[in-house]
Amino acid sequence: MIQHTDLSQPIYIRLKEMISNGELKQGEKIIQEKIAEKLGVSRTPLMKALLALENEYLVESIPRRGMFIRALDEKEIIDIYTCREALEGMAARILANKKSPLVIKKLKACFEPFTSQKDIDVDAYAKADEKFHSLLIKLTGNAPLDKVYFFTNIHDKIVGHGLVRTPDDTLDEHFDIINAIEAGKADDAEQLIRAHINKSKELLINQYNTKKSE
Amino acid sequence: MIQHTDLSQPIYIRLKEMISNGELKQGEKIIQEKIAEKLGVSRTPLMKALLALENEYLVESIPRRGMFIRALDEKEIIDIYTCREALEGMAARILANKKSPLVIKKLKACFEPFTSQKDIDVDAYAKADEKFHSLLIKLTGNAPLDKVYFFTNIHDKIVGHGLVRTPDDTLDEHFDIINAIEAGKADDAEQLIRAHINKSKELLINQYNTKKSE
DNA sequence: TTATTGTGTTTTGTATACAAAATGCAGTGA
DNA sequence: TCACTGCATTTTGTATACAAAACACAATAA
Repeated sequence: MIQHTDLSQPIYIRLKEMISNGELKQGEKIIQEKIAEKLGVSRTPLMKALLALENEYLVESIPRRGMFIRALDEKEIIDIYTCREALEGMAARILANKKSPLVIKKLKACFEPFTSQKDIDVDAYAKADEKFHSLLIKLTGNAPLDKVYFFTNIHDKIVGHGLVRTPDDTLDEHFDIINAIEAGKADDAEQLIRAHINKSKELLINQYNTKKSE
Repeated sequence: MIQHTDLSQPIYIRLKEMISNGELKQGEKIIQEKIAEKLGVSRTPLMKALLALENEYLVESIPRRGMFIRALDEKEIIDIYTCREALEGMAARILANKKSPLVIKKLKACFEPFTSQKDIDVDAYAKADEKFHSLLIKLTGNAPLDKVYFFTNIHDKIVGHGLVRTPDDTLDEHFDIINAIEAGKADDAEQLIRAHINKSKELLINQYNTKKSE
């Protein structure tokens, strides 16, 4: 039973699924042999997948004691937003200085389906939102930036609170950002996207505080 | 011959050495068995170390074809400076808002040995510089920021052009940054450190261009 | 009761074995 | 000459075996 390209990749994807849907719970110890058996593979490619997850901060390894599903607390989620603020701000600045019509076109394309709609499909908008933010990074052509951004992104995907704010709230902000980039206003573009992300962060902080004081 | 804690860690360190001192050349294919034999270990812990290096962008894996030492070109080095600009800028902002005397004390301590000196020991200064920049990140207490910064840092260490500019050129800039943080001027602190990193980046770009036109 | 030791079990870390893909190269045909 | 085919070799990806560390828990001593 060998099919050969790279077993660890589907395992990696499957493990992520298992983390996000709760099959593997936060803080849970991963008993390699059990998971390996469950997935019908050996420990070797499983280990490869686990190491990839460790490098994404989703799994924590304590030598000789085992690997554990990491528990992501609210502080960490908020800290990630701070990183995103810095990275996406820089990306917006780079793109504004680039003045590439193709870039503008691609960014606008994310949200054009929603401009004429009254009642916006929230799921579709969430996808567009994610696309927009990752596109912003990719279009800079700065590979290390993309690599680094990946880490901030992954947690959101796993934790899964895709949209912090409503489309009503954010659609105009998105276009303001794109317009600033199109106009080549680098400072404005950076400030706008940072404010945009910061607003969501503040909202999360509030949610966190009210939850605590309940 | 088993000593058990984690063999892959010393292997990982050794491999980094081999990359930075040229024992393993850029673009070279890593033949697992050969390296394993050379280091006196088996492929299993070697693979673990290689995967860690892959996640640090120092090694590239092409499935079924092998793992290769990545070649870092000048563009990538410059792009990393852009990332650092964003991340350290944000760190300076956070610290300025924190107003912690302990933070200021630690930052100042990096460069205090050099204030009274006439002829600065360049190696010692390079170490202090590195310490300062990574401390700046660590003191924010933002773990994801630290994680992400790690990637931007590593290449510099490997490529090894530790100091781009002379101590003469940068010592005052460092203190200006620290002073702005101490004064709680978040905008200033962010701007100053970004300008600081940007200057080095510009210098690198110039070096790159002159080299090309030779 | 609580601490502690000892023993059996589980689980990790490493080495090794083996199948399939990739590679290299000689031999053939154009 | 060059391109192609087929076979031997190398190298990867995966499974498995095994030693040592971690763990669980009962028996013992205080």
